[in-house]
Amino acid sequence: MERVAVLDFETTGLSPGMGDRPTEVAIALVEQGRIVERFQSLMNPGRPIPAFVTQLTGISNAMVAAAPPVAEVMREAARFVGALPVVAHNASFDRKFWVAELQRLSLPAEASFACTMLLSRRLYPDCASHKLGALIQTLGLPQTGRAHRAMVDTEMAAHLWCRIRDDVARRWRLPAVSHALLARAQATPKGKLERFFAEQQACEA
DNA sequence: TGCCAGGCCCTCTTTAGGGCCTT
Repeated sequence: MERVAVLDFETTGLSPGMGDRPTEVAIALVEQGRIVERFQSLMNPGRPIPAFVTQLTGISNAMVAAAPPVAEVMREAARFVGALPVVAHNASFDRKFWVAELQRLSLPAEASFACTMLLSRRLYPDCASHKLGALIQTLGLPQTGRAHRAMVDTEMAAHLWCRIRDDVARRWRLPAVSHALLARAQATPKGKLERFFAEQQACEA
């Protein structure tokens, strides 16, 4: 059974290109529909956290002051993920921080990212909101704690990922729904999803 | 000086604009 790494960053802002850095990362390794290993750490971003971000995440300058530097935590995070495919909610956001930080360390950042937000927009178009917390509530998945802390959001994204895999497997009667398949599905034009999985079903038959 | 993300997706679109989503 395939193992994937679900991850979430808390950061000082929205853009590494504008100098923003991570303040916390959480990673959950998911296999056979359950979390089998976890990694979580605060980190010192070396720049101030804006007050409104502290209000959003609960992560303060005082909390990260005693934390290890970003470089140290990201080396550990990269080791923990290894060559696994990655999953995140709005993965383009987490991916740009992942790539920016690993490039700073001259480490390879070639992981394939699947996005639970893009997949949810295709699979659950009737949901009023595709924010992580809203999807968890709408789909009746477990709420694991205070949103906008890395491990809580990671665990919610992990539950959502498992739900998406199950729903795709059931709806299109596919015996195996891989990360690679869903990474292709998330890039399929929204109106073409039925056809994409129907073709996949025909290949499996 | 003042401003500053960026990718996806929809529509009153495609020679564009604006909402969603992440911190």
